[in-house]
Amino acid sequence: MEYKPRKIEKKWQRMWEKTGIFKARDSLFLPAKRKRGGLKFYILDMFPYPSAQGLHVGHPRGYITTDVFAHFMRRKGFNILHPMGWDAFGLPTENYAIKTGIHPEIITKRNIKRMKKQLKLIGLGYDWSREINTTDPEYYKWTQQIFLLLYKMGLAYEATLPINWCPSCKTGLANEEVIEGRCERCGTEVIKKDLRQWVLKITVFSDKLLKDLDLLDWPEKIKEMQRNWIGRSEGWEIKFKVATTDKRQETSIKVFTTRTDTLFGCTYLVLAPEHQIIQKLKDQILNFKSVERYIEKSKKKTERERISKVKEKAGIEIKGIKAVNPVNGRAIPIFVADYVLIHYGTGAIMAVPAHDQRDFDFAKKYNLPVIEVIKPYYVKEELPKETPLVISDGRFEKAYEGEGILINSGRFIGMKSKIARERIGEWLTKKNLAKKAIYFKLRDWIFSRQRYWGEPIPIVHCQKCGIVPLGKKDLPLKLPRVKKYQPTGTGESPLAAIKKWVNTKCPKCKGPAKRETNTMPQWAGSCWYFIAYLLDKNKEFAWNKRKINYWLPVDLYVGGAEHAVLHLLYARFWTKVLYDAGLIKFKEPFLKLRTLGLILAPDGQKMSKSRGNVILPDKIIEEYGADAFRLYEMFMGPFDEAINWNVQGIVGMRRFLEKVWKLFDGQKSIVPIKEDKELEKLVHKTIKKVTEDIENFRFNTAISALMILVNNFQGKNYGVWYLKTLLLLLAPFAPHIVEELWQKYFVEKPEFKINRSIHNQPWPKYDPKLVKEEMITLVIQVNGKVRDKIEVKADISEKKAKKLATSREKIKKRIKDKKIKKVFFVPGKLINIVV
RNA sequence: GCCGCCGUGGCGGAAUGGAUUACGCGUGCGACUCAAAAUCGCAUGAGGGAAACCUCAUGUGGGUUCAACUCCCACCGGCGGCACCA
Repeated sequence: MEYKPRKIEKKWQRMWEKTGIFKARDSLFLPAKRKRGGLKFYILDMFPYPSAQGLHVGHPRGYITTDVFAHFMRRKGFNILHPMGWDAFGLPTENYAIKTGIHPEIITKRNIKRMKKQLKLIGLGYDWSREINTTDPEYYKWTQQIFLLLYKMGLAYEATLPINWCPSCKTGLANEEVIEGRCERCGTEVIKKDLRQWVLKITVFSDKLLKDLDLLDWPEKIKEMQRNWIGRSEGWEIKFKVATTDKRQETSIKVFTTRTDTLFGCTYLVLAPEHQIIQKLKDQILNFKSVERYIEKSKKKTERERISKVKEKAGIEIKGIKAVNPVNGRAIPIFVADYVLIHYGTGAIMAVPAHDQRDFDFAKKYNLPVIEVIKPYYVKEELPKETPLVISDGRFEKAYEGEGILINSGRFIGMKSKIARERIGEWLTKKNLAKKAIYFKLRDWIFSRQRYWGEPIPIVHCQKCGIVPLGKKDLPLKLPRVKKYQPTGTGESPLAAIKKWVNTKCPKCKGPAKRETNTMPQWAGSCWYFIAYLLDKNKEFAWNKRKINYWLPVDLYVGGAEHAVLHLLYARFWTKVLYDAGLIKFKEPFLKLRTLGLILAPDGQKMSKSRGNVILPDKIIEEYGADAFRLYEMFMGPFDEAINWNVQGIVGMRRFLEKVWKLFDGQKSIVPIKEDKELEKLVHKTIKKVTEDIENFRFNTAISALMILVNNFQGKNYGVWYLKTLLLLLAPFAPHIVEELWQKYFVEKPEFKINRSIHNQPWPKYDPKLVKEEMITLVIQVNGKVRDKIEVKADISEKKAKKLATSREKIKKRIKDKKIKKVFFVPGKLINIVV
């Protein structure tokens, strides 16, 4: 019989769905049953956005990975939860709605249908009974409920802030969504805009988000990216008194620095344009007009402009006031410059041009003194007791930012910079001029978007009561129907135009009120969706608690690395909130994370519609079958590395499956003929290899081991057990063909039952004794070069090996009259004779 | 600029201190066939040699070691992330 993949694949996909073989067993969370049922394993994919283009061959790489792993763990006796859903709010759908006038809900439904069909084609064993969709009111009522929880916990607040605004998408963006000053979605230059916003206090969790990374089995790279994003830095806050013409008005400027050791080299201060002291002291500032003009100018710059002029540091001196350097009492000038950021540290810095490149560039431009206070260690010259003051006269070309020995620093001269850092800090602390401080780069999360297709924020603004949250019974607050989805561009969402919806009653005083018209960002629904798979939609959250705490946290999470600081950080944040609220028992959502490499088009570029290089899985599967497709995606290379799709590659997989098919074909039943010791050993070794490779995500080498096994079956007498084992090992990768062969040759009755499926057979075990080789090829080296090989017993002793080696003709020739200096023997591997 | 990762045949890759090139693709030759496809078998890093065999090859240069794709240093090239964060 011919191997016709599409025929058997359709058949088994239907059968598995009918019998529900891949459904997770919730009943096991009941303690009595848990004992019998084995341990749980929650394996999760980053759920896709249902786009109109559907899936290309790159998308399923992760889904196949989790599917292989889920199969493997199920066979090892774990109770598996492997669900799938749709992260469906977002701009592409909304933009399509604007173009066509079709409601986003309809577009979403259509896209989901299409993509679900594609996923099913691949034969992925999802528990579809738990499918979720973030745009379903029954789903987002929970998202809204969690928002209300955040509000009640004081973690959501309203603020009018200069935010990142994308003029093309006509919406505000989170800090994380701005890439090199451009919008993450459309690449338009982001500008600053003052807008009333909902903001989430993610910064409250800075420390926890940083520390708990240590608990996670995540790729070091992703952890490092989050660490950098959170950006903890330890230093000191130092008070600089301000000398003004008005002696009565005493004030000071606080700066944050990690380099207290360079304080003696501080020759001026720089304030961010937004620093409030400028307004406070405006009467004292002689050139306030020009200062104000500078501030206005820098406000109008786009992020992009600020970044593109990184090297050009410009500012303006504030005349009429001076700061006092606390270590030496020297009066120093104060500047305003937009290279100092208001939202980091104190919004003011002390400038040490000799030891900070940015300060150096600035000082050079404005001809400010450069005082050297750190000498690199390698300068071994004796330091005189009183170092003369060194003021730059253009001899410096670059700031020295490294560690060293202090000079020009009063009583700290000669001290190592690392130690001086602490000593100077402590000294000023005693004088009440400094204190230890920790700052984070992480900023609060701007949570509102001025668009239609997102979760409505369940808040009303009452003239009398102010901000009033909706009650649970008012949820879900559904999106109203609108005629036009166009963003207004005025900073209000299209919802603002729906008077009927906007005008409402205050839940508190029943007086007239207006609804919040901003919606939540794309990331809201995905912040908690791993919990959503466990919710019984008609029940309270608390009712689902046991289920949640049985299954969560997620044991293995697989997806793209592009979410390193967006989704993965936000989801961790919400988890910590829910934990603090006592609703869940885990502090981290994803214990183990593995990130995928992209599958690129054959031309090495990202697949995209605009490049016209998209390859669809549908066609590939139609031609070669889902099993060959799955095998190829796993075999292409290490799963975390980017790889080009190669049309030729899949041919080999199909050939391999044909070979497997032919091992069985034409036989009425599989009859053992003769046991083959060598083959039996190889089977055991293959079990070991495939098991270990799957455990370590080395799917490509697992498949190559199976190919080697099949190649060794060719033309040999094989026993029943060998063939059974082959199918059992191949099952996670090519689930359809193995089910077909299993049912046909190893199951008596034709009627299909779950427990007869190959996917419910225990994972094979190997005999450690048979994995060991009795005979090995001993490599004989002379001076580290291979000169001969001999077949010997694996446990051969050094003495014997040496005797044997030196008796070989080839070796004799090599060592002839030379003296043997030393012999290195690696048991079971090689012997190296050094002459 | 800073941080991280990666450079191995014609191609995807394997081997992370012990035989470089497993497995797959491609290519060549052979078998089967009237012929072709499919399939099966053999070969396939480069150079030299009639052959046994020899020499050289894991981005480049150096080092450690009996032994380096693997560890260390410098450089070159590519990819990803961050980017005025004091």
